[in-house]
Amino acid sequence: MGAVKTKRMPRAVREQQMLDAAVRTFGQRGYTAASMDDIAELAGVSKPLVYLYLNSKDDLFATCVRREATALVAAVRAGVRTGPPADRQLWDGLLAFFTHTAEHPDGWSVLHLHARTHGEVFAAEVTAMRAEIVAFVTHLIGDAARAAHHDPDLPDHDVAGLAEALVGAAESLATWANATPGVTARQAAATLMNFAWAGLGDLMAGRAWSPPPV
Amino acid sequence: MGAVKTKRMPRAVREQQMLDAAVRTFGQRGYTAASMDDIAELAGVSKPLVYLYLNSKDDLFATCVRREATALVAAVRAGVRTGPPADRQLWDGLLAFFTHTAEHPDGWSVLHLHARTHGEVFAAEVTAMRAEIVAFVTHLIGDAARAAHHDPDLPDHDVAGLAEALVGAAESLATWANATPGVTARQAAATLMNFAWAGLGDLMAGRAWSPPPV
Amino acid sequence: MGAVKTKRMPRAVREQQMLDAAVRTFGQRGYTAASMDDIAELAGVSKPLVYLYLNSKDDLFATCVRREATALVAAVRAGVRTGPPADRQLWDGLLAFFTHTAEHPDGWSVLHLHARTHGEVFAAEVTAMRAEIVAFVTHLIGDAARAAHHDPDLPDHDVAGLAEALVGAAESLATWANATPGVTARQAAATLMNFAWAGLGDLMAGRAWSPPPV
Amino acid sequence: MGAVKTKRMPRAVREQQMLDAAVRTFGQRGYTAASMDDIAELAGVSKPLVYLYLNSKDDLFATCVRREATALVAAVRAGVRTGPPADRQLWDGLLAFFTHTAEHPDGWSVLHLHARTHGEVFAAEVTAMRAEIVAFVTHLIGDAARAAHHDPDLPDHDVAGLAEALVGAAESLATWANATPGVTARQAAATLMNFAWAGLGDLMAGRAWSPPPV
DNA sequence: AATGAATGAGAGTTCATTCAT
DNA sequence: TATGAATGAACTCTCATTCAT
Repeated sequence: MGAVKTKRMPRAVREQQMLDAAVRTFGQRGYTAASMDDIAELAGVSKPLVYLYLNSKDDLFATCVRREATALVAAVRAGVRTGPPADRQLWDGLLAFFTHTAEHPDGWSVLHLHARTHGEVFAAEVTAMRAEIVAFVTHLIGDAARAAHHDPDLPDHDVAGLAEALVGAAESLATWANATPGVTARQAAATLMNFAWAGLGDLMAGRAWSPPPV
Repeated sequence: MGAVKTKRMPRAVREQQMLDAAVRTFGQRGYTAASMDDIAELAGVSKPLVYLYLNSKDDLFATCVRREATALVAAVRAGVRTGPPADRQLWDGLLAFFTHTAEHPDGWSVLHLHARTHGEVFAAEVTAMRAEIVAFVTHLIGDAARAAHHDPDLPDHDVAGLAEALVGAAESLATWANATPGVTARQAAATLMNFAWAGLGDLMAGRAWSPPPV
Repeated sequence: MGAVKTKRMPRAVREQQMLDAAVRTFGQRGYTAASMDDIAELAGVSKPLVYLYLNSKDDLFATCVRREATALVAAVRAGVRTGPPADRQLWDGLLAFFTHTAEHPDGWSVLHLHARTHGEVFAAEVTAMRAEIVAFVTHLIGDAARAAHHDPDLPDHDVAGLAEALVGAAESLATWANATPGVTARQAAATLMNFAWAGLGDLMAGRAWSPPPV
Repeated sequence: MGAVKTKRMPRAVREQQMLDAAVRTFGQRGYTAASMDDIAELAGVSKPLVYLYLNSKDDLFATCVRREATALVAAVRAGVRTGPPADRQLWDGLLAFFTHTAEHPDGWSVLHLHARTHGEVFAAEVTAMRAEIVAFVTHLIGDAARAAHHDPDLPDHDVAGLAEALVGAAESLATWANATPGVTARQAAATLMNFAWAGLGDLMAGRAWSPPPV
């Protein structure tokens, strides 16, 4: 399973191999259960080399978290275009989000499951990333309210809570979708969009939100 | 920091002291970072006694998880009365949930953060508890739909997703509320209720859901 | 399996129960693998009581060894009558020996297997018992030689070796007989008597030693 | 006491050093009383290295037992040449046996004393080695009987007992010889040969067996 | 006479980390 | 650039032993 043992590779390449191995191992076993031996072996490299390049287990983990967080935020950013109405933007963002987490389950696991349970430092890293996304969503909600020509009496504090709820729901759904065979990113996004945009009340009344055509 | 060293207590009492200390330690540090020494010291007891009563670190953790899960489910159950309309039932459930998680932040941390990241066995334990809550919510949505005289065309699969999203949002909000000073259980419940029941669409249109008077 | 829990017994009786339990446990598990918990439970008594009566694990073991050694030597002594010719005396002694070891396998195990592997002190205890038996055998060989009107040119040192060999063979055969189903004490004694008295040379030549009628 | 701390040795060498230290420690203290710390220190190495190379205390002990058993059997095998008459073969085997046990007292102690008292697995290992020797002796007795043109009426069962007695006597004598200063391997072998081949009866009658000239 | 409650001390084992080459 | 050899420190767990009643 480990990478093919090719000797004398340029540093950048080796480093990526190690990070890949680390994300996979951390994602599947968690921070403490993942041993440096495991990671080095999966990377097809000796342990001292891992230390030479990545310094320490903590640093290695931090680098993984940073890499995965950056990639996730970038993916969401790339999925959204300003211009279309708010619900469309939200839909695009969610679709990008679920698509990325589905394609990088170990990275998602590292971010959502393990980074938060292992020490302030890593939790902070994740919180920072999360904040970016929450800000984006908050911004979206604000735009939507303005666009509705409705001067919202929603205090900022409430909006923060709403964004938090939305993001939280998305996170849970991502984990659930990854663990439930047969659930696609589109389905996850549609479910959440219905839930969040139309709301249970509307759904009960037969009014659902419809995803745009592919 | 440790409990006052009171000697010679009956077994049942000591056992609860140990469990309290364990939940606190596990909740704040996670399974692996929490050492049996830490727990014993916080319980004001020697390590061998912990082993004598609770068997092993795994067993101790399992007992904690079980205890907290049972307590949480019981709290939610106790908060809800059948009879009132679905939105009221949902509100009551959420309020009970957020109240309990706010009062037992370490227990919530154990359940939501640590039990899910440490081994299939514990994850299963939590999944079982979660399943009870999800079932309750699913049931609620079904009732609401029927009460609305609306034969819902929502397939079961979608309902599962909705319940998952709702519970996921609640879980995230609970963690967020615990970490954000000044957010009360009522506020968290109201935010989620608005988000989930009315939906962002309605909120944008100025139609919010109102919590019942205290 | 443990003794019936009868409360408030006279000390002497309780002590024997404990020693029985200890011999059984030590015999089957060895000194270190036998825990004081095991012994106390098998004796149907609380651990502090064992300490109250027998002092410590070492003392308990020593007492077991002493008791079993005394019993074994007594059994052999009781089996032999002076007067009959040497081969008959030897036969009687061996028969008594194998009979006793067969009836007290755990005691034999304690003496032969475990006491010798656990510290000088216990080994010494066993060596003392052994010395008695070896002396008896040495004496027997001397008598026999004199009775044969043959002034033996066997130096004392050789006689010691012969007695050692005989006793060693007997010990091995006892363990072997206990472990081999279907081998009786009489058979073991006959085998050894043939081997030791007639010798392989005579046996090859068709000259065997015959046990006396029952 | 410990070996001189020579750093950075190839694995194979270090491994032998560890095994030497282990045999010595196990032989003198027994399985449980020998701690991994003791062994590591005697080997001039840190404990983790012992684990890295030999896996666990059980594995280490098993390796010791296997090594010593193999060496002992090999020594006996190498001492015997087929061709000469049975008594000569037996003499050669015994001499080789006593020579080896005298030169490796700790190894002998591990095999005879400790391996048999510590768990089925190790006992089995020793039993297997013993079986080889017993088979060799049984074979020898059979050959001798045939060579004597004497169709022996010794049933197989009796032969097994005889071989057992002979081997048992040899084992006891080996331990005795190691513990008794001044007893050489030759003397031990001669004593046993006299005892076993001529028999006490013949010895009493002044007929002894004579060892071949050196 | 007897025991439930409690512990000091030490064992085996693992792991992140570093030399020396 | 890369690694085989090696370890300090910590952790889980067990056990003989005692105290207070």
